[in-house]
Amino acid sequence: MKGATPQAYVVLGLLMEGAKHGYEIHRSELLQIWSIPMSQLYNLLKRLEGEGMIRSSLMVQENRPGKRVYTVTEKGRAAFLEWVCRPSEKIRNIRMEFLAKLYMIHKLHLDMGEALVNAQINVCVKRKNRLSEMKSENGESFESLVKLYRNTMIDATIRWLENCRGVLGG
Amino acid sequence: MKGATPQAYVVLGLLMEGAKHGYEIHRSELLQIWSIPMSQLYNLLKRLEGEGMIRSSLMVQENRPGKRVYTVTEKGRAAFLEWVCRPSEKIRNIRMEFLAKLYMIHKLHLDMGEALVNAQINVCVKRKNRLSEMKSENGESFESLVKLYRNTMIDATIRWLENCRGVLGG
DNA sequence: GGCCGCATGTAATCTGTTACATGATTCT
DNA sequence: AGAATCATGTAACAGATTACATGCGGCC
Repeated sequence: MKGATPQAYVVLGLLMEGAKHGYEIHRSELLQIWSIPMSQLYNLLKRLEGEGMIRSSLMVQENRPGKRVYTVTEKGRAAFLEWVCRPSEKIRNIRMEFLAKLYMIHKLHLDMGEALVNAQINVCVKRKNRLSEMKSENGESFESLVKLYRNTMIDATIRWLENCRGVLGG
Repeated sequence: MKGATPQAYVVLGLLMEGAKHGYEIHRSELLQIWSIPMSQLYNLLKRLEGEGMIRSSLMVQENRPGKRVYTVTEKGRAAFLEWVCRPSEKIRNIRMEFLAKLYMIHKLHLDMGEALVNAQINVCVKRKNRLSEMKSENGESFESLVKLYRNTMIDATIRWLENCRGVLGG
């Protein structure tokens, strides 16, 4: 569960709203957007159960096949909370990972939204400073394009994060 | 070879400069930046040979272990050229994929650089237009942050691409 | 009768990553 | 003598993706 994808944590977060079965989890907005096939979700659930993050129990229903209902364990809850308040170290992960964190914070009415945004801004500013410290080697046009790309993206990300702060904190 | 990672195509491109052995390929600037372990590269080379993209022959050396020298096949050359002139459909791939294409075009002194940049700008502008056509559902603050994120990133990307055009074409 | 929604899974494959294993030469 | 560079590979594992397989109930 060290470098796991956001999906795993989102599943844990969804289960923090209450017990759910696989099909129900799959209908969640985020997982729909990421268009994860059912079978992949069932694989993920099996893995999470193997890691002790969630527990399942079979609910027998009349006239229907049994549902396997999942609940999050203490370990899973801790892993989720640790994940959700930590900013992404890799800027390229912001798209999936950071947005997923914001989404979960929003959905579960948690109160670390502003702190997370600020922490993420810090990460980006540090990255930006490290970038500008690198000497430019101006002769190579390709090198300078790469550097310009990174700078452009980091600036845009920071601007967007500041906007987030406005929306969440205002 | 349909959805292959840029690494595979970069290897093909490097071999278009001339025959190389694994260790030599690994020292290439781009693969160093991506910090691909040797063993992974050897796995990749085996896969590419299995797909008929490259061919290898063993060169016996005195006093040293033999080198396995790779050459690109016609099929590999075609796959590379088809890849290198096509813009990335997914904006998030621009970082790795598009930059790799620019790098290879630069390194091999190919002449489709400007056309590629223009094609990529077209893709981005289309994406931007599709985004602004989506109705905003303004009530949800989270939804609007996601939309703002996409818009910010696309705008930044387009600005950077226009800069590329200036550098390459001017 | 056929399709859709509900509901669950197994199996295979691909790919990326890490760890392991080997061995010569050259530089300090 | 020990470290770095040259040089090659196999094996194992984790995770993502796809394909395959099943079955009921209700609607049109």
